[in-house]
Amino acid sequence: MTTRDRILDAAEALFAQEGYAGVSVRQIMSQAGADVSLAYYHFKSKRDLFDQVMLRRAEHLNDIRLEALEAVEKRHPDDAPTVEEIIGAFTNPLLDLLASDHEEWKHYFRLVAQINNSPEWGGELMTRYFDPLVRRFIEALRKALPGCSDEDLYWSYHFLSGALTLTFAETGRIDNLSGGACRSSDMASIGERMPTFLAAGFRTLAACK
Amino acid sequence: MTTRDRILDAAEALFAQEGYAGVSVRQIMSQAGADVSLAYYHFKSKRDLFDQVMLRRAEHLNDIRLEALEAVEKRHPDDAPTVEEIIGAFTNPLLDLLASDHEEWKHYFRLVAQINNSPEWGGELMTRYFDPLVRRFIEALRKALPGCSDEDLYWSYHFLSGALTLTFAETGRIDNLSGGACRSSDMASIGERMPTFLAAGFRTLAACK
DNA sequence: ACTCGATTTCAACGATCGTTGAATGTTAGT
DNA sequence: ACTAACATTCAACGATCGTTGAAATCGAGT
Repeated sequence: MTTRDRILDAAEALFAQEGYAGVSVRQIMSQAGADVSLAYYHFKSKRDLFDQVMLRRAEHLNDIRLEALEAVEKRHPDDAPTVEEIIGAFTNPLLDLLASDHEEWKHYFRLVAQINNSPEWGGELMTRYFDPLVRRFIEALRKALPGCSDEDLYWSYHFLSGALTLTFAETGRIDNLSGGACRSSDMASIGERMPTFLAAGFRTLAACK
Repeated sequence: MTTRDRILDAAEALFAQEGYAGVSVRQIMSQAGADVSLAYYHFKSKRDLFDQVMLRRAEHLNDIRLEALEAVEKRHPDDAPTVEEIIGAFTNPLLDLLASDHEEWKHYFRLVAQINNSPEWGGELMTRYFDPLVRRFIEALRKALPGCSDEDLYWSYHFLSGALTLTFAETGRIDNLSGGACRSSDMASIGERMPTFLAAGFRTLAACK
């Protein structure tokens, strides 16, 4: 693995754990096993390093989510897919990435959760990295929910986004709250419940005139 | 207003914007208009200052949410309140606090959103400050959803928590995504949609055996 | 063997970090 | 007027921050 990738991995893991400002370039380079100044040979600045961390996986994630959506649509040549199927195409790729226990993607999802909820970066960064794909999904949902208003669609997606990012952040909160009955890392439980829960919200809001 | 409160206000606003590590004690004291060392006269450390910021409003928030829940239950002396009513008792107090345009509560909700999604603090701090009240709400929801399993209840609340904190973080993301059709600060739109959306999720998951 | 560009090491810069101790000012009770 | 507790100011500590320039090392092509 190239040095640049080792730096990106270390930065990803540390940013995910402590946030952008909570991590120093020296910590990152120490974990990457390289000299401090190499960070500035491979990247323009700490902020540029952060941007590259975000960008690296965003493209792949957008690709496989789009594939999943197109596969679902191909199974419905005449009618529209169900809301559950569309939401499943949005969430299942995340479950698949975590099921093949790649620790790296876990770090990335934790990072995205913090970005999404940050007033400083949430608005701009999520828009930059994910909005083209999100708009594609919203168009698919619009077809599955004829007559649903724009406002209801966007707000429903917003609720979905909050539930999704918190769930994949795996903060351990549900473990504490439930006294161990539920586990943050239990992807099977999430996959069974999240699309069902969210699709019901979409449908009920769309039907509510 | 006492100096201690001015420090807490400044810390709250800055922590909410840039996160704990992104703000220095000097910045806080500069915004509070007081000397740096006064932070260490009124608080033990930066971390203690942060804890006091969190604690200050948590108690009041828990109080008014409990009041709202008890008021709803009092209106149903025989049967159980509906899921929508219970969730409304959880979310409406936030809307009320923001409607009386107290900028301070906006900062606080932004801060809570970041904490909730932080793997470092989300698990422990949310548990410490909010779980007694949350458990009270979950018991109310259990009565309104007879036969619902513990797992479904906890996961449903977890999805609610993610949607709620992101929505009240007002990051401006939905403004960008919707091209201005929806506004983060539009509390009326949120109040109309959030309890409906989330209650539908709870019900559908509970009915799904 | 020599060269040239890509990569890595080493040492350091000024700035800012969280925190502290000692001195000073303020206020209320005697 | 004296005191004692509270509140604030000033100056500074060692540590760490993001960043940089120059020198050393490496590897492929001639």
